[in-house]
Amino acid sequence: MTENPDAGLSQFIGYNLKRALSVVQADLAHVLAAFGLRAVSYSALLVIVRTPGISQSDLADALRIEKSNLVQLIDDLAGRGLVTRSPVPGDRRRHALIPAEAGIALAEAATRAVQAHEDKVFGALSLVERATLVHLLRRVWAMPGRA
Amino acid sequence: MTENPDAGLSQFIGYNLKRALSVVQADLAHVLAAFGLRAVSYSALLVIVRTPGISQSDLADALRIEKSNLVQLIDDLAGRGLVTRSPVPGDRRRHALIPAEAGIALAEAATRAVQAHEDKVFGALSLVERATLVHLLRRVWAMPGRA
DNA sequence: TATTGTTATACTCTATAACTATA
DNA sequence: TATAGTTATAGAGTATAACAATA
Repeated sequence: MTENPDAGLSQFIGYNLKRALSVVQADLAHVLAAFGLRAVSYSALLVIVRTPGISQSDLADALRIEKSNLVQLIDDLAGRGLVTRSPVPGDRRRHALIPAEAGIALAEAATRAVQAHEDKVFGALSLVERATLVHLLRRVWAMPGRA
Repeated sequence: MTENPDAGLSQFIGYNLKRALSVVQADLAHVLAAFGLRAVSYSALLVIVRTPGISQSDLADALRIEKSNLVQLIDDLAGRGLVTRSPVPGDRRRHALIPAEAGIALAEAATRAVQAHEDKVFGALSLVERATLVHLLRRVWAMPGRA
């Protein structure tokens, strides 16, 4: 009997991808919870901080989520004073998402924690190996023939 | 304005992991649907074929899912004549999961399709690069300090 | 007609608790 | 007391459809 009886599942690249992501996501969730954030709300906050004035629709596209699922998320960030919905001159349908000072500060602190998290979970890999990993992964998701 | 406005999210290894897995899972789901299988039921069937007589508890451990969530899955495989639950002499609590001929045949056909799927979705990478990717990923999930 | 934000809803996946029969 | 299989249920996370206001 082997120590890890996966019956050959680990021969598949996708299996290894899934197991690695599972480890990473579990640790990331733990790290971000200390900031009152989930992975998706951290991503949303970071995009808003780095793209001030973005609309909810454009943010949903950037995050590859449905715009309907952004509403409560933004409600939460706005309710905590991290971002504001402000009117867009010339288009009264849109709300420009503006980061508040507290949102910028939280995004910066959380980003430092996320970087420490990545240093930890990818600590078995050298910096060169991490760059190689990113390069290989990006070529998979950015492969020609995909939107 | 850049073409992919991710606001720097792609600097994170985890982001690239998630996007790559998302692409892989979407294609895998489509491929396996032709066999009436989901990713988890394919994995279960493959483990049963390669580990005849395994119990549901041990299978759940191997797949890293809850045993309660295996019941309906095995009901489905058994109902389709792919596997059978057979009594274990000496322990009447356990059911040995035995692959039927049809299950072995389906697992073999599905495995060929999954290999073709991996050749397709990882087609941007050479064989050496795919081996490198697997090696890097395995070191992440098998990193010392994790169960 | 199309789009933005919103609400409500449904669906999938997963986790937990409790039960039975056995050990 | 503990374990295997089972049932029921609850909670995430995500997807879809429809609506009002606006373009």
